[in-house]
Amino acid sequence: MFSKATEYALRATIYISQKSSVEKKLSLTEIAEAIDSPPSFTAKILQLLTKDNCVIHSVRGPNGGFYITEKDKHLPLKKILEAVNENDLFDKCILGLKKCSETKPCPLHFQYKPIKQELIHLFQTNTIQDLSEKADNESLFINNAI
Amino acid sequence: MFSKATEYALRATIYISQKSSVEKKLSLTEIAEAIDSPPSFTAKILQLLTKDNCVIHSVRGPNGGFYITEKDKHLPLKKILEAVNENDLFDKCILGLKKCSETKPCPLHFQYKPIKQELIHLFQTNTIQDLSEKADNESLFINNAI
DNA sequence: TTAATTAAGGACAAAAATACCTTTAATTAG
DNA sequence: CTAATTAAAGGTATTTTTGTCCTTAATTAA
Ligand code: FES
Ligand code: FES
Repeated sequence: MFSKATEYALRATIYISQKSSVEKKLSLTEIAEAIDSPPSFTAKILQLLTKDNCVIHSVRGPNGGFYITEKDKHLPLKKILEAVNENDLFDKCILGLKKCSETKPCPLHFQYKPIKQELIHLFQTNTIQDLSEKADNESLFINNAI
Repeated sequence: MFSKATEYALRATIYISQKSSVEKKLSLTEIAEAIDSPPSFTAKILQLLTKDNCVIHSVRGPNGGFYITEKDKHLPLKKILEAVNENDLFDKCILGLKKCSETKPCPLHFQYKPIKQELIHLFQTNTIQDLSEKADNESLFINNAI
């Protein structure tokens, strides 16, 4: 479904939302450990998420790290997909035609359309906070721990 | 969503189902042109689909080519995904955890689950024939023609 | 100011996916 | 049988994705 980059971006943002604040920033090392991802690659992805402060923030130096503001916790998950350039999933044809369109539909178009709509809905209505709260309250996981 | 290989496999099989019969086999060249795919790469994918005659059949030599039997047209699309080893989409965690499970669910698991079920349903209930008939009767496309 | 810490940024490496090409085997027509 | 045709099979090349490493910049504390 998603690329590794996107999966790490989603898991990392959820973790940052759970554990960080302006006063308590999280280091790359802590984040990568918490979400079971390769640290160096994760660094690149976090850079995308901090670009233009679009989703998360970062500070260098001692006690620096990554954090998210209360305001940004209300961003929809879709924002994360945009940040890592995987937003186009929702425009794509399931059979790989260059354009998914109503006027030149593929044989699966009309059956896939409602499913695609639900996927879009899922990523547009759920905020970062929704997921991190859920993960806090219920017994949910963002790593492969035993 | 799917890899290029899977997209080509689906489009190729639909085309073969539309145009071929035991008497009228289709050459690699014709198929690749019809579905807008790179011929050499398509050859590899068709090999996977002919392996053990799992979805389509092939004959070498003059007037040889690829075809599908009436019986095999009743196979579900899922069979094509299995042939190209992309069947695991339906077991995967949307956040990339190693196991998608009810006992160790990710924060999106319970919302993604019904969508995943609909996807599975789509590929299990639709047969190859269903799609090729639809493409015949309605105005549906399996290439990028203008 | 200096040393320590932490992310940013760029170059590089490995792996996987995609695509191509050449040779071989099967089949058919003449 | 021979030549032509077509897929099978294998190797190779290219591109994209994934992952690493090293240097630089920013920040902090002493
Ligand atoms: S044209 Fe294929 S999904 Fe819309
Ligand atoms: S555990 Fe993530 S989708 Fe099931």
